[in-house]
Amino acid sequence: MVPIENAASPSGARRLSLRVLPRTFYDRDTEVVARDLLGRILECTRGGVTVRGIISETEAYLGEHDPACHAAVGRTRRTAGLYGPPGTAYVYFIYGMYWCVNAVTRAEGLPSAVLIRGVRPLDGLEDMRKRRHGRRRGAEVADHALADGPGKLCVAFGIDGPTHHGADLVRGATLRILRGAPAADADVRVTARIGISKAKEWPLRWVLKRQTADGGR
DNA sequence: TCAACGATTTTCT
DNA sequence: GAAAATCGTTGAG
Repeated sequence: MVPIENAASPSGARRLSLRVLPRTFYDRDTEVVARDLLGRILECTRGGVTVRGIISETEAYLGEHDPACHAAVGRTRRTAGLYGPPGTAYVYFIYGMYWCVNAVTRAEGLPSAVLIRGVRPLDGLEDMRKRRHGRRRGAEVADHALADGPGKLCVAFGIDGPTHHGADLVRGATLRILRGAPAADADVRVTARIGISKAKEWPLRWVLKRQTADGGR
């Protein structure tokens, strides 16, 4: 596919590939996939509208031995998706009002995934604003904050369980992850995961450092 | 059947 | 910084 200019970094002549990431990308250790997902492009097409964003924050959930992973309770109706093939979407409902989207990793039968916690809006900003605005009473949402949280990004991208749970990120038509431009090590920060009560200290969160005019740190 | 809680976000004090 | 909004999943009774 033809590369496009990165609209989110006008200064850099960085090119982003729109080729879809292959299944083998996801069939690796979850930490590796979580790190490698930074800089890639999340794309969602719904109702003839396509929105895209650069993945800027991820977390790894390792499997049944990870106390913070949903699969810690074993295989249930809810967690069955985590045991699915690599490169599928695991979408769950949280706090009675938000959806969160994960990319399932490792071989089928191994319940692990990467939570996509944030993206930098790239295409379809107007549609993201529309979707997000419908949920708020107050002021306008700044562009950089349109999808900088797991719940927010699902609202902005129109992602929900009934539509996207189990979706194929590789061969599907609605939710995909494109190659983009992988992040350099100097642009990546590793921290503990957010908002969990178990295994709090495990360093399994990867964040893209804030972008400045000179593309710097 | 029931109560507690959660991989969150927003608003109010 | 605290609390509300809001409901499916889980585990105990």
